[in-house]
Amino acid sequence: MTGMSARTTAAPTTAPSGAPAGTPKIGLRERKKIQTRQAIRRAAYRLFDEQGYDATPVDRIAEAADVSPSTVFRYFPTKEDIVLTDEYDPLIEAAIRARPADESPLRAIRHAFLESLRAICEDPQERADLSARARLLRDVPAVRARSMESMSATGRILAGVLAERTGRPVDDLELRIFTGAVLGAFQEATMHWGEHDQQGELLDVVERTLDVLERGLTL
Amino acid sequence: MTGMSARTTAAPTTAPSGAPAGTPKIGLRERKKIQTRQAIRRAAYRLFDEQGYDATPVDRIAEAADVSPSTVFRYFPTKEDIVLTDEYDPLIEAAIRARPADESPLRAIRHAFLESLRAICEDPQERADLSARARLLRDVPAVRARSMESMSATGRILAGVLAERTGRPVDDLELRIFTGAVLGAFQEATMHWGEHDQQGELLDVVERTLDVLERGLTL
DNA sequence: CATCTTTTGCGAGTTACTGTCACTTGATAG
DNA sequence: CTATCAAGTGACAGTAACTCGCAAAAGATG
Repeated sequence: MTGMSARTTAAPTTAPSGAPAGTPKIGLRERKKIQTRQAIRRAAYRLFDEQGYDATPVDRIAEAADVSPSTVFRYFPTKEDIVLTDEYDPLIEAAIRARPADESPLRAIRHAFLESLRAICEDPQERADLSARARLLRDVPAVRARSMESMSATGRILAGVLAERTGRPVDDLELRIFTGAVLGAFQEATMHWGEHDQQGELLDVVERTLDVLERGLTL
Repeated sequence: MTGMSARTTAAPTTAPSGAPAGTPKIGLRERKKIQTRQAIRRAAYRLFDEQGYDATPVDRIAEAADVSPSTVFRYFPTKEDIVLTDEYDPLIEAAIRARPADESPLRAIRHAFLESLRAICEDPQERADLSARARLLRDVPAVRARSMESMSATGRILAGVLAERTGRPVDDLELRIFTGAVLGAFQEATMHWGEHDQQGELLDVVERTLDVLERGLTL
């Protein structure tokens, strides 16, 4: 959500030299970069889990990932970003675009979010990360704070897609109010989920969130 | 919104010894505290305006306010809090409580917010602060980030009041989705206002925000 | 192999905090 | 008015998250 890229979880540690046809020629350099990024993130998640976020200096993460501290900062501009980096935004954007044009914005968002989330949850690794992230989001104020930037980035993307859909200008006040409401609702909902030990499926939470929104915010 | 207190702008620099009846006996100590707090905040706002937020170390603020750096941190736990501290939450809470019980949550919120905002804007000093804050919120990511904590504090208060009103438990998922949506909408709306040089009355922005919410988030 | 570019590590510096302790200053009882 | 107590303040030392510049290492390319 912060506009970084990360991939993988795919290749089983080492790619054989004779790359199969599908790979569009990816150099060793980029592969190493991805590997390093992943190593840092893994090390961080593990250490955060073991000894807590605040008690884990970046230096120690670097050590565990076997890179220098400066390298960590080269990959992640802030410590919080190690936690928050994901690449869901383009997924969601694509999913909304794929919805029929005559669908209402809220319905399109509902289906798009559900589909994206389902896709993400298929990968058990990704699912575990999601869970860990929710825990950190619950426990660490700094992470929570920084997550706001992520959210507003998502908001801009959402506004962009909806602008096309509705013919409104991207910076329309009403449009931004709309996206703000939707994302604010999600934020609180996932927070609630995290605070209650993640009981129940996140998918259900998404559904209930959109129920409230579509029902017109009547309590 | 962060749960701190601040007051004044009132007394014309020096309170005469024979305090008039109205004052409920306030010691010199507390008066000084308020004064110091105000001095720090004033100095900070001025310096931020002159040379920018990031370019103004806390030490310089302390210097300008004629206190030690440690004192600054005693009054404001973080640099961002110098900007974000306000005492609007209790105002809003009281305003909502004052609304008739049969009014819908959204209508109650509308009137409460409008009344509170009107009250705040009466004081020109307060109005200027609001404006400066909006500018910093627009320009400084760190401030924006920290404002999320404020918002979730406001959210908890809002949830508390609405729980009473609707008979729902305070931690009800639907209730939290509701408050999330409302505050998210406001956040984006005021952001929009700030990004567009604060043109138009903030009151109108509040109205339009609630229009969108009450209309049921149809775009 | 030689060269160019990207990535990495190192070291020094800045700044936002945190904690401790001694000192000052407003409140208060006699 | 003075002695005493509590609260607020400042100086100091320490930690950790960054930032910057530079030189060495490693992948890409002809």
